[in-house]
Amino acid sequence: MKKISIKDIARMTGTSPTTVSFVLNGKGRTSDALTKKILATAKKEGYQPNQIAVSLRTGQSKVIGLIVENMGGSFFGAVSKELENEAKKYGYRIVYCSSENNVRKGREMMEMLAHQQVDGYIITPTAGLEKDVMKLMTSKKPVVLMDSYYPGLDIPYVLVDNFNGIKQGIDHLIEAGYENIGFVTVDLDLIQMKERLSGYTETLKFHKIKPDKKLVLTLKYDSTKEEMVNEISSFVRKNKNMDAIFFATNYLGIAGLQSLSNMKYKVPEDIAMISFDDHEIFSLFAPGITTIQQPTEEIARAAMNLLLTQLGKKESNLITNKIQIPANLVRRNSVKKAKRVMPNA
Amino acid sequence: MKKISIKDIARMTGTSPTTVSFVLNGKGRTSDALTKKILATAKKEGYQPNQIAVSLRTGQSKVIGLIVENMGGSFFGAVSKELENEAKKYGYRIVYCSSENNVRKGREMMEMLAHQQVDGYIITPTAGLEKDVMKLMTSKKPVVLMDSYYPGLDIPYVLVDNFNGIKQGIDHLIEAGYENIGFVTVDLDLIQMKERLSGYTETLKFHKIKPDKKLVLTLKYDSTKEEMVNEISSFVRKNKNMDAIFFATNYLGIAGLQSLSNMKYKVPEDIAMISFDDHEIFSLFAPGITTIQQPTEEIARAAMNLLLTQLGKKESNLITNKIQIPANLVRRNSVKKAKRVMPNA
DNA sequence: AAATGTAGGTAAAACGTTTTATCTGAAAAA
DNA sequence: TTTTTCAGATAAAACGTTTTACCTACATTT
Repeated sequence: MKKISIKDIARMTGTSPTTVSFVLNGKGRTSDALTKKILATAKKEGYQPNQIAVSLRTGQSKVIGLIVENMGGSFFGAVSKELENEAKKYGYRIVYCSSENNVRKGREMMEMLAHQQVDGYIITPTAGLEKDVMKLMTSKKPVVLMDSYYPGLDIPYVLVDNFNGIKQGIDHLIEAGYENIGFVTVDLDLIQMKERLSGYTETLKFHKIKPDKKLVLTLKYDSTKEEMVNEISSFVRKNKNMDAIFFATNYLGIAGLQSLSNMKYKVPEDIAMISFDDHEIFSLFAPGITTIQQPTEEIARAAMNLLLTQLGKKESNLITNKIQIPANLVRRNSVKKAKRVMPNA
Repeated sequence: MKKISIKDIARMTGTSPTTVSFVLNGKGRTSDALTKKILATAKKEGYQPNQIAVSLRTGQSKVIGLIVENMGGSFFGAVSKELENEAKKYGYRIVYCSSENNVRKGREMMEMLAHQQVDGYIITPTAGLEKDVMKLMTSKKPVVLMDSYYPGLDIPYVLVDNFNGIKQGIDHLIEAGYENIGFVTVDLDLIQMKERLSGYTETLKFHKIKPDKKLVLTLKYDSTKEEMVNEISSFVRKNKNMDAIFFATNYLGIAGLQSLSNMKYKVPEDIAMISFDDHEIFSLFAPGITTIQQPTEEIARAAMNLLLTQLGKKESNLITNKIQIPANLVRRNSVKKAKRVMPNA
């Protein structure tokens, strides 16, 4: 049983394909009688336009390509549903790919998407893909970067305000009386990691605390979990004066949690902690870890809006196409209430 | 700068589109000289076939639709990469959708995929979608169910061997000397949940233990986490004799973990536990929770093979298209070593 | 009565491929 | 020499739409 086409409808209603197409798309002029008749039979026969034929003719695939670092990751999980919903409102579908934080794979995915004639791209940038993305820009393909960006390149992006997110956390720690705050980060060459680090050092300076290099630990991205846990342990042991520790990503925070738990450190009694980027695990067990949460739905919505604007589907009320969205401080119990040591005590 | 088409290549090489197509697809007869020339210019110009035009002409979209319960879920995360890899080997792409365990949404997604002319479907079944899936079957569309199936309907599927997975866990507990084993499950109307429950009762019977209804707790699927945690707590408190507890899914296990931790129960000293379906959290903290792990990559690979076979892309060496894959018992430390109370002690 | 306008409708081209059927010219067979 | 064969190449149709340009018949204006 073949699928029913516009020609079939035309034959059944004794009209031409043109008229059917006009009626179905609300173009041209057609008498009320014919309009009704065509609409009725189309409905009765369950006519669905062949999207492929439409795409070929119109040059629009109505597909958006999303390239993300890792489809298993929590960022993707949080972001995908919102993207899908927004896209659907405007008749777009999404094709997902993962770059595995790997230049070759990322490039391959971009080619694949181009090949499949997607109308626009949402990409979480990997270092090394700058040129490929710029090629899209110069060929006028709509692109939005998400979760990171390429500094110096004029490409629309939307991400969390990393600097001020970290600042909120550090402020919170300092307010609570902590003074020797450690920072654990990772050696990924991504702008957001740099901004997080500078959020840390600048906020300390703002509070007249001199950043101490020994209190910063930079782990290798491709370390195993065990290696990370061990490195964090010896970092903590080496810095006896450290009374709080800030993790720059959630997987670092999780490794840290495990490390502290191995060493039988109590949080927050022995050491306070905050992690950037919330995760189910942080809310799960006593005492509950305070985090800087990314507003993922908002990020997704903003990214899709930016893209739809470029696609001409949506009026923009935005002046800029470079968006930073504030992060949320989620207070749990890994930071102790101020028990400030009074100077005259 | 328009994309280059087969006509362009024809013009450049002084041949016809037919010849170019033949050369590029290895069909027809073409002299070596022309072949080389065409291949060379195609490469030089970076020719990529317009997949949409190909699809329209051949009737093959080279796209596989995947409908999963929830794109944020861990099952999806684990399975997606493997599916993608396998699909790519045969030139297929994947479009992902989530049904949100919701009949209306699931149906909508299936329509959307049909509309987009996908060549085949991989679906994690939701109750209520039986008819829609059967409609696909009768219209000869390739379909594979994953992670569950519809009992009584002749639709290919691949999932973990739930019954024997549970059996392994119960055996393990009994071997270690536990006798009053509780079971926490959820009221989802899915065959795999029934099989897990019967795995529990049958294995107990096999060991001459009479299943006790009071030791089975069935939670509502749409409960909040808090409600689950509370229900589990009172369940544990009500059954003082219970020395081990088996959770039928990972989110139940996580709730249980939190519940036990709230009540200051020590695992495995106060109570032993096992959860079906592994999760990062279970490996993370002392003591480490023993789980029944689903071999997700294998499941994904098997499902894709089944589908590719139906698509005629792959020779099958399989007799059946209904596959159950053994689960793995991952021993951690939530089950204490046998300290069997000797009858004569 | 002739010219003009207009509502309602359609033929045909186009999108970029694949594939069938056919055409050409030269070599081989008669 | 004429016929057959066959390798090598291509014209044209088809996939299912959208859209341009045009046609018809009737009403209105001059």
